Amino acid sequence: MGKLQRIKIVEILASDAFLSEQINVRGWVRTRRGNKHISFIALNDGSTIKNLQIVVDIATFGDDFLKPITTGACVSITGLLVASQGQGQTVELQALEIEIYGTADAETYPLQKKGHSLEFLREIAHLRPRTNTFSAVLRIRHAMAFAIHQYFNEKGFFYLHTPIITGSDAEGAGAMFQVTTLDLNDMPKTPEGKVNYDNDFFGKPTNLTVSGQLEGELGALALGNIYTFGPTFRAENSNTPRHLAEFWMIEPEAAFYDIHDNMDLAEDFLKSLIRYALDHCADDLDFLNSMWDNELIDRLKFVAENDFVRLSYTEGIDILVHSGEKFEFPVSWGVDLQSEHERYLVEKHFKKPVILTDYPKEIKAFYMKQNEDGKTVRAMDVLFPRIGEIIGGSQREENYDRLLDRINELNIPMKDLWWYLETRKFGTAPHAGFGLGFERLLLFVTGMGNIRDVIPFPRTPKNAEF
RNA sequence: UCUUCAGUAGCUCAGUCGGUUAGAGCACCUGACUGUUAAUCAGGGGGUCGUAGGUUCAAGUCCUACCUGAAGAGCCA
Repeated sequence: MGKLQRIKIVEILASDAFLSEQINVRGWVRTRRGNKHISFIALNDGSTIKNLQIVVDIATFGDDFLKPITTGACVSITGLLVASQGQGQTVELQALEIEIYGTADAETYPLQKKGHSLEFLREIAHLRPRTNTFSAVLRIRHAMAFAIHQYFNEKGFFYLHTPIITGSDAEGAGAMFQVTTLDLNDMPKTPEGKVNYDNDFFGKPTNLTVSGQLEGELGALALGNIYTFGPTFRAENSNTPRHLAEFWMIEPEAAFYDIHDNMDLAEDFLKSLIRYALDHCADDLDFLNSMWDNELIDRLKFVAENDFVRLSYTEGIDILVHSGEKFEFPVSWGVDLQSEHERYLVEKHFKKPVILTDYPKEIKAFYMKQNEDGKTVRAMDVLFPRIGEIIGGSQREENYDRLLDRINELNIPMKDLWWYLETRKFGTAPHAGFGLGFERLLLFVTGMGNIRDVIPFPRTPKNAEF
């Protein structure tokens, strides 16, 4: 005994292969209860939301030995797997040998058997993965990351690693975190009194990336189809349940795709991921559905099974103008859509995901392909219920002259973008792509209400404790 | 960053019109119970009322500033 290989609880519950066998399990105690003769331990090892019930005969082990086995303690237990005599579980482990790896003093261990508020759990982010909710979210997060790689791999998209430290801020996607090795208390200055970056690590100002898209386009114009999946940083002072300063983004980019191919890809991609979650994370989704959001699974199935609505910005404005709805921000052609407008279209008018296309060029980025009308660009935003914009993308402007004109119109510093422009100078091609915020996807798939609860270590203004 | 709400025991909260010793449930500790399911039952300990000022005979309660958290907005993914 004691030399048995550890079996994960998810495997034990998956079949009856271990019934009547002597096995070893290791994990963390959720609760221990019972009377002076018998003790029941609910053990969780993180492999599944489900616990394994351990039955302990107190006479065999002694009260003093069992006393430190409290909520949060880590134990290794060897025993005999038998059909359960009690209700609530099919099998249970009759303990023959118990080793305590680590105790968790009941007076100071912050996690209790009872539920905690998500706000409190954020303050103990180092321990919250041990709760049912966060272990479920983190398993789903893993499954979605895996499904994303699998989806693109099967479609022939290559995983391209774009840089995390960049020398350009040309995309203008938001405020950036500067990266420097200069001494902030003694910055070298030029004769004009500005910071002299000549002796900084890269010899020029650098920042953490806000998007891998521009580099992704370089990859697509060589490999055909690529995607990125990596960390992204925004130094915006955003305090909302939908924003993080550090988040993960997926950005596919495909040569020879127009905006319609791009929409097809985005819709199929999202539906595939949701279907993957329904097929592979059923236990965790059931838990989240019952604990936090009892419409979650219905909503996921609905999105996976129904077509997204596709309409132009102009048509969307028309619907909003004639809606009879009183909006805080008035609607007219040319204005950027506010949250309330997007929510009206998605949640009230269509009641399903919406893809809006062909926005006015003034409210979209410089690289988007201009339409023949001279007013709009081939942009596409995928709007989801509850979370708003989950995907933003476009067909890119592949014409060198038109792209350069737009860059000059917007006064974007050219010197940072010479390499990007050369893709249009040499062997340019029509292409398109989009960006998906990974945590926004997880908000939708898990039903969690706050983006800080779908990433293990959230980075938000004034918060980088863990 | 703006607006609103909140901060009282380890957690979740109550605390009336400003008035005697600040309460409850859960958690924790002690005890009871021969199969429990967030076990149950009985008892016990536990408080700088976010911080700093101010008003008042008297402040958890009213005022000011600040800190922290949340929701909505902006920005966006």
